[in-house]
Amino acid sequence: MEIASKYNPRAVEDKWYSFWLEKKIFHSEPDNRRPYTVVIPPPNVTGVLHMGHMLNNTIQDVLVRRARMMGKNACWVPGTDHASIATEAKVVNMLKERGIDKRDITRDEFMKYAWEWKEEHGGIILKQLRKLGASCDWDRTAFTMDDIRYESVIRVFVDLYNKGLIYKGVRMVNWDPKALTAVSDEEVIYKESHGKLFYLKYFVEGTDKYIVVATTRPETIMGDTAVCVHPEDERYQWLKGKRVVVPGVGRVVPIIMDEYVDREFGTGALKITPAHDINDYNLGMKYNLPSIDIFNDNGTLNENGGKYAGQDRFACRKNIMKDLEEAGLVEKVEDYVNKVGHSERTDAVIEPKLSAQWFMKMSEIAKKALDVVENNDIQFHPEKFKNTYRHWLENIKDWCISRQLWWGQRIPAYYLDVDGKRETIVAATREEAFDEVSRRFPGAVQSSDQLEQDEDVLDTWFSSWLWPISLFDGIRNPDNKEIKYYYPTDDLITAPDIIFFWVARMIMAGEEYRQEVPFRHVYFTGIVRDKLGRKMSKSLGNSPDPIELMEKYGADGVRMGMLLTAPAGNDLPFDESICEQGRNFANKIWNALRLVKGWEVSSDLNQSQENELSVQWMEQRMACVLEDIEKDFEQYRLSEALMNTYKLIWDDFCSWYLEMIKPAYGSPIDAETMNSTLTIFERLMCMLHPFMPFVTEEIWHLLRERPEGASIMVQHMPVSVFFDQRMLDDCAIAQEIIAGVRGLRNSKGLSPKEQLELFIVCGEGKSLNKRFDGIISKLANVRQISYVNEKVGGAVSFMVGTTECFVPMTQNIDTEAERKKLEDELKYAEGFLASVMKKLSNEKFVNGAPEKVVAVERQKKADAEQKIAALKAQIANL
RNA sequence: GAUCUGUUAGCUCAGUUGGUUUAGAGCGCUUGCUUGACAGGCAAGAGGUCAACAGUUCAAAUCUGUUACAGAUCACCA
Repeated sequence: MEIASKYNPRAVEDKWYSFWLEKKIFHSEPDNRRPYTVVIPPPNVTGVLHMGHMLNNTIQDVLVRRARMMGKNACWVPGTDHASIATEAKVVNMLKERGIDKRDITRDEFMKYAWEWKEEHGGIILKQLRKLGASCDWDRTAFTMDDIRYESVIRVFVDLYNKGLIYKGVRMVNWDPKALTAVSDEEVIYKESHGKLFYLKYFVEGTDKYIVVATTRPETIMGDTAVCVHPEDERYQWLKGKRVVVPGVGRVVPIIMDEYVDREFGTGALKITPAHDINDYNLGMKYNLPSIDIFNDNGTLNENGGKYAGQDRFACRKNIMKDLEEAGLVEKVEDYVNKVGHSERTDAVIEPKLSAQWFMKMSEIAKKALDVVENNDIQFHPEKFKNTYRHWLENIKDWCISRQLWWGQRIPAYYLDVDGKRETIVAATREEAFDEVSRRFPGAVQSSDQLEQDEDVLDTWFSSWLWPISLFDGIRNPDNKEIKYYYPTDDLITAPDIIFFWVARMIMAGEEYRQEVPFRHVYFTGIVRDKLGRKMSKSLGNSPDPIELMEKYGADGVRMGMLLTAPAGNDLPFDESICEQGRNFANKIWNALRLVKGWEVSSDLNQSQENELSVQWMEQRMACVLEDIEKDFEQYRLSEALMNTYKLIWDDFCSWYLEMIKPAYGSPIDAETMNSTLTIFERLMCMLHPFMPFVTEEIWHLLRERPEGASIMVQHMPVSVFFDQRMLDDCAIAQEIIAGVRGLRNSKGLSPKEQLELFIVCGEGKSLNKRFDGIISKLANVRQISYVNEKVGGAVSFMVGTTECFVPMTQNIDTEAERKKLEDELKYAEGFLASVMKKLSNEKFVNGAPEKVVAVERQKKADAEQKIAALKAQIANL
């Protein structure tokens, strides 16, 4: 059989992915097997694949494929998120390019454009995931705004409203002046910003005395309705009961005194703008101050801004300072660094704004969500994220769930005026709302059309928090077969930055609607960074294109590269070169296949003892490593599991096993060894398959004839069995002897082809297991192994443990170099003995430590002494 | 500012309830190999007073405390 010397992933990967799709191997239906369920963290519907997705989805695929091979009914549900703010912004931009202003079109028209946009640009990312090999059940692909999910959200809203957990109220919220919507506390990112601290003079009414107030936002003085100082601040006692003039504005406002003020900061005097700062708002409520809103929704000043009306808030800041400066109302300006809230989505500076919004009460539901994590019903990997989680839940505030957007689930609240009073009806549909109106206010409206629906939509996270339930239609049909079978899901794989947005809220929804956790384990991935440790981002241009990477290194190569360096919760410093290791590994396996398939098989040949032993040893090694790998998976240590698999295949299988059984050039191999080798190879491919699905499927098919439609994907994952540690230990000694001989060749410049002789000193009463001798001869290219009682002259030596080995040299031996080497070894051994003796001569140790430990130390001492004696004798011999 | 988590070889990380040769892996590095599967390879090497200091213990990378540095989360300081 002719097989190319290099593995070519491209053709292979497309071929097998189509095959898997065609055979519907990813599809899952409830049956009597145990389910294993994962729901994808839905990416933005119009997003494109980036390295974070690659990492996240590779991990999910590894877990899902493994579960499937372990005999579970694996179901990985894909889908996308409508991402209201981001998508709406994209649609608005698209319209703008076409010369259409959102304000000029109706809501229905806008939605039509938005759906078109979604159909055209949506779901690219899901296509890209197929390149990666993601074994999602594509038949189940969902969208947070499709009918089932939309209706689920609406029902939940109505239900929570009826339970009194959702309310509408006027509150100070975080306003995004670019997206023109309120956002939740979690969507505000505080960034350090270098600004100025302005010291402004507020003259006491009718006098030439003034008080200096420090502010970072002079443009808000138009909204000032008081100045506040600390009641015990001696500097300002004279101001008690006085009134001051807001500089440049002329408004006269009272001095109030409250302990809220920090006397150390600035001048110890604070201007109060109740409409534009949460703290000022609170003080305003406390002292019954008027609240003057000076901003339009887009961050420009409104008519209350006087001459600055219409200006942008930052332009106004400059202009107003210029004017105040000219009027002599500025005492000084200092550089100042503070944290300014930015919108997570648009990066606009957030404006605190008083407005009517919908909120969800969090305190009770938060407690339940905390409990299930605290008592480990849900386990976090790594566990440290429990702290973050706890802290957030213990300090949680009500969730602002309304958004002033169109793209999203429209809030099912309907308004009508009854006897001059505004009434609110919350119902799943307009018809239901009408029914309720007819019941409560007979004759108030004649038809459902007359009801006015709330203009706002719900926060995107108000739909994704239901994801593990709504995917199986568990909100609308809570007793359906699917939700009962697949829920709760098993593992959630996500990035830690959405622990509050998503993870915590899904746990809440699970408690509220299933009385059960939504998943058992949460695996937090790290952040993919570039070599310099920077976060990958579009604007920095430091993010490689995943599709190009996969074309260059193969999906398997990229998968392996990412997994190897990414233990749970650790950031991944990504460098393209780590994919090379994955690509090289695929190639290595490929060449092992070439070797094995290149052998001529003879059915007449009996299996040699060496081959039989080699097969047995390899089987023991696999059993031993399998045990480690199973432990790794139990603890979600995926990179360790992969590394263990990698070493098993590369070192144990390729470097040792295949060399042990490799027939001499031109000679055939016996059928039994060949058969065992193929079986071992197959099992190794099964073990590797979850990590590298494509190359393993390809090789699995090339190893043996397979029935039509067969796939490695549904083979049984090998499981650990009892193994013979003694055999592994014996072989390890043989391997050391082989390495010793190879080392000698290396240092003496001897060709591997030159046959040598090996003498092993088998001292008094020492029994050495000789079963690996044949293998030693073969791999070390040793003509003959002799066991002797005495040292051998005219030979160089090395030690394996306490055993001395000699290799006679025909050419002259460099005595000085030999002596140096032995003396170094001796020095080390003596140093070692000294450290052992230090312990053993300590009476407290001998008496205090457990017997077992003391016995080990005694053994160490005996071994070291023996070694020292042997080395001394060798040196003397030279 | 508060809380949490780290600090082990050039890089990325293991190191299980303190005790199995004075610490391990992968990559990288060095030195040999135009070896009949593979140079995307083979073989052999070098490389660490486990951040610092103090303490507990017969015994500390491992437990305690202090310090330094890094990261994460949170916070109303105008």
